[in-house]
Amino acid sequence: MIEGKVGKVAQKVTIYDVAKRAGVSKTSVSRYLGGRLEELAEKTKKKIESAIQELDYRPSTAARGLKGRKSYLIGVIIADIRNPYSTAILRGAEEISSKNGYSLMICNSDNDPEKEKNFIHMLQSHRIDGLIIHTTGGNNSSLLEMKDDSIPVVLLDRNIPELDMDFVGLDNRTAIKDSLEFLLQQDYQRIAFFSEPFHEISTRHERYQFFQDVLKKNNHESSEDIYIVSTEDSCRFRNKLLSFLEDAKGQSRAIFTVNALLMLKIANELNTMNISVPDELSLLTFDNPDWAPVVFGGITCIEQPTFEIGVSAMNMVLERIRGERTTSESFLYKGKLIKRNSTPLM
Amino acid sequence: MIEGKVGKVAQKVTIYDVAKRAGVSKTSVSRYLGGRLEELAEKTKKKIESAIQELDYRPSTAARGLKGRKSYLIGVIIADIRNPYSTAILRGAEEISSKNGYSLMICNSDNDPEKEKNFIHMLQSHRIDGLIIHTTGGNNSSLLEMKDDSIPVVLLDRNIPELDMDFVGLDNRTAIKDSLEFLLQQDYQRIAFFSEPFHEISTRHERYQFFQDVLKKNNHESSEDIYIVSTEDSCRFRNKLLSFLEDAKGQSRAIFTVNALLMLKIANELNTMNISVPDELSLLTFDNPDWAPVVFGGITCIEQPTFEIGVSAMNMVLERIRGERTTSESFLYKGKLIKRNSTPLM
DNA sequence: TTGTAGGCGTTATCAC
DNA sequence: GTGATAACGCCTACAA
Repeated sequence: MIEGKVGKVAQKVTIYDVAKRAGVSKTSVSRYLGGRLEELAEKTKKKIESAIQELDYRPSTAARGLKGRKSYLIGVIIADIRNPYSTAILRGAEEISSKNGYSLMICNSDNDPEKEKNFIHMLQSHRIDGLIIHTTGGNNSSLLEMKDDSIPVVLLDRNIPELDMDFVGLDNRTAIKDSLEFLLQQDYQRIAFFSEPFHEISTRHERYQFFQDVLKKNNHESSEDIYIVSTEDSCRFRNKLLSFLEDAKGQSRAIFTVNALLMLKIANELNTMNISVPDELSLLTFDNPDWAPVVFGGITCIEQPTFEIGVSAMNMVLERIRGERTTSESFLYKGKLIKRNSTPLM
Repeated sequence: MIEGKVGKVAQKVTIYDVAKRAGVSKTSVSRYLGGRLEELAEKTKKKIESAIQELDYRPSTAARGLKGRKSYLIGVIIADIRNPYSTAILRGAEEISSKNGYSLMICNSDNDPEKEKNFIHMLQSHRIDGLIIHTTGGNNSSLLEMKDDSIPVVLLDRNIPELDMDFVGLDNRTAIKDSLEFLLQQDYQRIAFFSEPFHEISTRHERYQFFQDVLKKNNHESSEDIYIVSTEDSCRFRNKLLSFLEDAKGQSRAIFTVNALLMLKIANELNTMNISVPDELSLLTFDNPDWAPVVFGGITCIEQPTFEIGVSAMNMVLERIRGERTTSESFLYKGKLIKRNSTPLM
């Protein structure tokens, strides 16, 4: 701790304080901060350097951004922070953003369009330089507004084609095809599709559609085994699950879920119902959370390259910010089927 | 979309634009924004209101903060965003902050003091109004610096008494006592304590200490069954686990872990080793992640009121910001032992 | 190589 | 009730 910074409430240090202490003008300090060292005499540089050290000075990002009309902030709105998918994305995105001098404003919409809208507005007030959003699909106009303000928006996992925005997600068609065909090869008589209500969530619509397509193509009888369940109401949820199990009693059967959170809920129920996996029932889910290898001796998963998706999304935002690209782009990653105990080979 | 806002790059709307459109001065608009409606004529209010609507105006938080020396930003640094503990905390904290007009800057240190330090600096540059930190314990001087700048800091889960800062966490003493005594009642001959390396992480030190205390008090033989393992090196990790299992072969045995992530790693290994829980080994862990009821038919847990802890931490920050409190305060929540299949009653 | 002046979007102060 | 005007902390001309 240095003199002038002793005791309480040393009024926050500004560029002016640094200039004064170094015996130079604010401009010179600003040049130093901006890394324009060529324009500075060696001696001046040194003086500024030590003044900054001594005062523990940190330039105000907000003030800096005010003039330059940049916030160095990138918003990330995710649908459910409890989903391991989300946290993996965040880690990927953070890695890239911090390397490029940007900080994240992470928001969790809890899949609620209203919350999502509030976050968008909040982020606009903070003048974010870009946005990555795992959207509920219920705020298209707000997103378009950002686009009109020429703030780069990248849609994550859930696409909205009519918005014509950058998109990073999974190749659901191939993922469904590979995994479902794998199940079909095992000759399950009944394969149930479980999803939470679709709402405006494109991923769920897509996965359902592709699921049906593959079934039809293979003339499989399960096209009625579709269960759209809300996990909020655990009673109804249990009943729907039971209804499938009853209906397919005595047949070889499998459950396919659109995400891992849902699978975990189902696992929970199966556990209390004392249904043994895979003896009585097989399981396959999207995502590969860290508990997947353990539950029921391992649950078969469609793994997504989540970290890379986060990296990719952030890179797309940065490209746009730098003006390196002006037309929207879509990037689909391939999923990877990881076979485990919950779907034994026949 | 309204005239004057059509097309591309409608230069970002400012308070000046609103004033012009409403035919009043910036000052009046500012009064409106600040909610000082008494000072405004009904008619003026109306004009401003519609101008704001029509222009889709959102005041710049940064500019506002510049003048008011407030950022309306609260930093949250967590140690590992993949830990369900963290996400629960975040949800609690967010609920309170947004209700009070603050936004979060969430950072994930990955338990790396270096990253943590960078985040602290970054947050200082953004002039956060307060900080909640699940600290690695390796940045005391940076935290003190914030304190000197009179920025409220609340320590989460991991305390550092010499910093004399606000703290919210778990009553580890009672939690360990209750859970370990429960195990002792079941007459396990060997109870192993598994933790990741302590480093400067107070929680781990504490839990270890209390664990030993209870063992000693009960004259139990397990005081040597301490395993400090890094999950990075899965080979050594496996060996340490094996070493305990070998060592305690034929005896009734249990494993106690300091957090759920570690327990999951262990569960993974047990799975591949084909060790049956609870027949051959019992398990008990801190935290109660959503997979806990499912793995091995249910793992016994010490549940923490995570959401409430997040709420509490944020409330403490806000109190400080409002100047309602000036002396540091500690708040210890009680854990709750949830008994499941992994620790059957004898 | 350095410094002065003005402006970024907002609020606070002080007149009218 | 209302409106100039001067900050806030920084950066960018432009000048010296």
